[in-house]
Amino acid sequence: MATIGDVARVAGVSTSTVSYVLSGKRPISGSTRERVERAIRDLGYRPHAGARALASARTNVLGLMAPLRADVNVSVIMQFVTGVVTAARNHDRDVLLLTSDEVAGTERVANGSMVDALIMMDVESDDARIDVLVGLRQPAVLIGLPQDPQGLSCVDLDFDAAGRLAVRHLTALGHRRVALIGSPQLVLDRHTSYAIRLRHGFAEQADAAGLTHLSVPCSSTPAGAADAVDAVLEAMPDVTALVVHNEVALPWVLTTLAERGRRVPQEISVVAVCPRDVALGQRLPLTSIDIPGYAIGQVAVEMAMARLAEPGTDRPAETRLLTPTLEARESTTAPT
Amino acid sequence: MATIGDVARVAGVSTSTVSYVLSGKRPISGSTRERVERAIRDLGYRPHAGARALASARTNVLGLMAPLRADVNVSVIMQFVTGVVTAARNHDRDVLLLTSDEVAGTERVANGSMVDALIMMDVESDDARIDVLVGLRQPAVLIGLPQDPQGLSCVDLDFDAAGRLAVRHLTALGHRRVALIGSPQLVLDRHTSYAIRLRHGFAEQADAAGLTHLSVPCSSTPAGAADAVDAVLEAMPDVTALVVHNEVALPWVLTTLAERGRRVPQEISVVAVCPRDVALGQRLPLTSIDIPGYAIGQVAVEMAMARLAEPGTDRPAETRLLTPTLEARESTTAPT
DNA sequence: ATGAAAGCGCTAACAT
DNA sequence: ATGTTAGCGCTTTCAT
Repeated sequence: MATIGDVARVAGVSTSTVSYVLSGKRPISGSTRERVERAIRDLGYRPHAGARALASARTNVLGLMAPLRADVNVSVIMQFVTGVVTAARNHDRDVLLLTSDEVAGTERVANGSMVDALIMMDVESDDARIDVLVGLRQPAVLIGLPQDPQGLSCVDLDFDAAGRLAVRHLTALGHRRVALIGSPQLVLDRHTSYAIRLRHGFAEQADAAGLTHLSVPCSSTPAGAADAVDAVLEAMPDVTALVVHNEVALPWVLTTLAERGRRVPQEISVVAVCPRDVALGQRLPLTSIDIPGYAIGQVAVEMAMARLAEPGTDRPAETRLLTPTLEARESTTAPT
Repeated sequence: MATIGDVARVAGVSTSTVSYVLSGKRPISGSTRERVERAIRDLGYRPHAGARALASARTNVLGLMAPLRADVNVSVIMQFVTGVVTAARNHDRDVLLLTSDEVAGTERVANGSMVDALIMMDVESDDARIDVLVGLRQPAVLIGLPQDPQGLSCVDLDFDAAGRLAVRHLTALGHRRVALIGSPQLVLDRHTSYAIRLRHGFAEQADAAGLTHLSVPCSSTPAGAADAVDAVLEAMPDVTALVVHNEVALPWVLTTLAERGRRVPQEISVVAVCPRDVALGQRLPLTSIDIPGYAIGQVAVEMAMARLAEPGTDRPAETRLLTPTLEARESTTAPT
């Protein structure tokens, strides 16, 4: 592999000139720049990432801690990851993938100077991993909303607002008895914050509007979905609308409703909280509140880059909650 | 951050001794080793990855090119990735994630010496990216089976054998008229090799057994699944068994069958080719041939590590095809 | 069994 | 506008 020295020799300049041509950190005359760029092309020169990291204390790599258990929201996770990787590339960064349970990995990667910043997905309300991140010299961004961000930046969909938005949509249509089919109990037990926040917003708005309401967890299996539906129908036989916040169980919730003779939307309305393509991928295009995983991933990267750009600054961390939007489709209508 | 020099000073030894304690590349006396290890712990020392890469020409990072489009086999992809990351960690490697469409990324990462080896998922029969990989000094492993591996190592499930296995299972049960509901036309058009290989094995074995058979592509939407089922039922009204190789469409294939009044397995048997958990996650536990994504990811890493271990060696590349296994569950039975 | 020292390839002062 | 050079932190040969 050619080195910067080779390039310099071929171009007839010093190594620092080559370096500055590459970084643009000082003015270079047109002719020099041209010769250098030619030499680079001719030699197929690529700067050695390690050498660069050593000399500049920058790796151009972002660490991403993603939950790689295949059990939950696989498609959502994928969207987050895609958003992060794409945005990272737009900032000339690569992405190092860490499994999220591996707390030690964070320290290894950060203290070993492998990454410039860290992004952590799937944050729980009271997440032990946050303590680790706080102690690092690299900035970190959380996807999700812990109880105490400890000075870290956070980004997420405003699930609380999403819960309220779903109820408002149903209220506007005239519904008075609504139920939420939510995340698996396991996820709730983990204090995964989005699940709790959505449920909270749902209940709050339903109370405020004077609705009769109810929420049940729902495990991500056909049987779990059936159980959840049945639990709702038993506790609230005259329910007219459902909010479903569980993209895996969603299809089975719908088939169960069909089997129980409740047609959507004639006998029961359904609002899904899930990625848009999941809502559109069902038999009936569902009214839904999008979980914009791709966008959230992008924002996470921007926030990380912002912190990197202003190193000394003690600009306080910020929490960015993306405003949910509801798209009315064919699964909601006025109750009869 | 503490450096190796700090450790050496605190331990009262030279830097090289510290280095050798860390690498184990030469014998160290018990007492020295102890003092060094203490110093490392006390200082919270971590070797600087860049410095290490520069001095040793090793990064301890594996590059993984994964298709991050959210459209196909999301859960399968996730399993591959998980397998790769887990195995990589077992070999003390981290994983750098590349999006698969970014051919330039491969060269950037490889020539910039960011990775020791590359693993490429979702290989197509005639994949342009292979040419790039062949030109690199780092070893590369393909997940999938191109027409011409050009000397690269490959690993995949033996989809051809899987197609044959499915047919043999059905033949043994007494079925004589079978159909394959396969991958989306789009995937077939991309010459994605697994889709073609499975279809080939299916047809070959069906011919060999003298069965009446048929195969249709199937787009991964509810409507697509319905169309595929209807196409089969029209062309072969008396079909008694289906092989489904499309994990996304699978649930909709089943609901469509139900709607058309064909009960599984009484009126029609179904063999699914998909990850085990997908087969088990349906209403009825399906007879299935597992796509062992996790295992394949692991093997890919092992192969990469093997190449790294013996650098000079010109051991010819190998192709490892994992033998498919069929697990009989409740969706197949003898035809009536 | 241990140490001294020469790089690895690059960046960023410091010069001019 | 360009060149010189001192590190960055580690590995590894060469000595002892």
